[in-house]
Amino acid sequence: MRYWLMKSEPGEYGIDHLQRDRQSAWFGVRNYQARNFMRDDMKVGDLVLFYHSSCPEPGIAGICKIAKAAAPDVTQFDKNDSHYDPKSKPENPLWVCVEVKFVKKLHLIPLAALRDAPTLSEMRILQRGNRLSITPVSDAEWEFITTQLVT
DNA sequence: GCCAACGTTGGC
DNA sequence: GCCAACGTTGGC
Repeated sequence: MRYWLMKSEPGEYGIDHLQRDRQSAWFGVRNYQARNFMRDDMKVGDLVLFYHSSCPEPGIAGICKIAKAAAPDVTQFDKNDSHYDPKSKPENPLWVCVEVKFVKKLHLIPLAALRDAPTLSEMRILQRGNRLSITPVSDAEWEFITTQLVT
């Protein structure tokens, strides 16, 4: 079992939406590295830190788990969807998405709190210029965050 | 709104 | 294959 961090803008789809829906497809990833993590490495049951980005209070807002393995992302074929990709053909889909299931909401762990923890200094999300929306989280990072930073 | 950093595109 | 130009991300 592996651990992950997935970013979403709460104005678009935040932890409250997932709590309401219980389970949701992770639509809209259009980055090859992030896609490959979903397609090649994510397994049902993997646990995920749900991160809020591009918002007044960026940080870890909750925990979810992978509920369904990667499958073609239907939004890539929908001309009316903002994630439409004319390069992708139904017979050879370019983009996939997993489904995630709500586990719990956390008191927000602010980005600043992550930065303050020496244990997390190597964490991908904290590296300069990192923009990847899906990143692996090490066992040690997960352990520290879920035992030391939750309140 | 600014801007640093990164990914993608496309001409050569 | 190189690399400049462009678009996007995301914290501040």
